[in-house]
Amino acid sequence: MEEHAHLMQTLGGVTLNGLTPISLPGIHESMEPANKQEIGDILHQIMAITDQSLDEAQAKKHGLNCHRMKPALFSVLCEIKEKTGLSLRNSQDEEPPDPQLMRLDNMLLAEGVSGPEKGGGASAITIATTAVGGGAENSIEHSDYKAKLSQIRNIYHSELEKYQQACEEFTSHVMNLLREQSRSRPVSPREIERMVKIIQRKFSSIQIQLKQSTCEAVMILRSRFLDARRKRRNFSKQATEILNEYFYSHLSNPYPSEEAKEELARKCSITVSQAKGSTITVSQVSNWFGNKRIRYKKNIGKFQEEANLYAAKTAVTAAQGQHSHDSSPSAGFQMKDEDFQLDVSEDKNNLLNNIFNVDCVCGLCWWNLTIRSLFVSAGSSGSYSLQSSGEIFTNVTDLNSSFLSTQDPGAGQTLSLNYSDGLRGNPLYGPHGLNGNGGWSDALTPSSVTSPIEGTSSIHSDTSN
DNA sequence: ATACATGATTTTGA
DNA sequence: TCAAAATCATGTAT
Repeated sequence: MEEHAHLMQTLGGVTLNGLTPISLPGIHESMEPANKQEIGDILHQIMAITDQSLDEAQAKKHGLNCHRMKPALFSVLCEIKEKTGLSLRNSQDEEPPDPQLMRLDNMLLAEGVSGPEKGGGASAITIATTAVGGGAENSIEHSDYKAKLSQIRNIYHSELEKYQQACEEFTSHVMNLLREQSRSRPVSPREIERMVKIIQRKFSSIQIQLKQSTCEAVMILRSRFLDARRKRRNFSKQATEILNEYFYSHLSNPYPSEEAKEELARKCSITVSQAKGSTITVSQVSNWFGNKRIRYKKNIGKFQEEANLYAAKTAVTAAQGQHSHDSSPSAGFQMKDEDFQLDVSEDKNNLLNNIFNVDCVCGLCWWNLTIRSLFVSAGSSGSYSLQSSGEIFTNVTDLNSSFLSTQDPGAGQTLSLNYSDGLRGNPLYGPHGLNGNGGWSDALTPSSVTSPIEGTSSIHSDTSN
């Protein structure tokens, strides 16, 4: 109590009126040495509080808090603090939002990780679907992707919640602490506010890290699931066999129609290992044929063995189904340059056989035909091309208009020539329909192949004799 | 580790 | 717009 009284006395001795602003540099100069000494005493006593017992300290604290000059003193001290700039070192008030954070936010929003929960990240799925060029064919991958993305989303949200909770807790703790301390030391509300900002800035770096990791995870997921090159898997042996069978049995015109592609895709996906959840799509069939054509053409020699193998296969199958002629339309093809549409019909066999001087075509005659075709290929033009037979087709039209139908009435010159079943499945136009210019044989290169796939296989085709 | 095979994508040309 | 050609990137066999 004595000390308290003394303190009060000395405080009074400083002659603070609480209203007079005190300029910091001048404060000491304008004071007499005695006053300086008193302030020194006060500060010393304040510092000594911690050395005293708790009860004593509390009592003194209470005394100080209740002092009528205390608010004035604290306001002055706060002002001094402000002016010293010590508390300003970390305050860049009204700073713009972190561009990095904004970028991450946008990205997460776009990926459907952040943003509204609705539909479990439906926006991301939409993006994923469109990114892939979407289709039901990728649904398996998509559902997997969806699951993984929602996993990331969940983790992100739970971490974000934890982060926010921790941030809030810590902020309120610090605020309480500072408020509490503001009773015993000069802490202005503004300073508290500033401190909160500092805390939030510190926490935001954690938030950036969290968002960054999430973005990385999404990117990895994306690249794993949506980058087709990454997910490349070789087709199953059976699928390759089916495709090869078709290829070599249509060597003269290895351009399956859309229907044929669908059929092949369907066939292949049956045999392809379904454990992997992989199905072969029409576009994959197209890719396969594109690759096959180019690679075959580039190195026929290399593929000769394979070609023989499939030719033999074809022959065997053909021999088996020799008498079961399929009446369904078969692989005709449209010819790019002349726009000739060739369809298959047994009836036209003889006609075409006459045209091409081919009277016996069967699977077992493959070698014979290969030699023959080579012979034909070695002709004057060095390439086998139906282009040079333009008048033949004209003649054909004249000869038998009954089975030559105009495929495209609008085009006028488009003819539909029913093409011998017997010509399919053999490399008459090969090796193989390839012309000397490196084209598959221009005449046989379709702009679009309109023929439907033949029944069970094209293999019966060699049974025309 | 390497070369080769192969499915997918991109570029090019008609 | 389509197919060829070139290229990429991964799978596989050695």
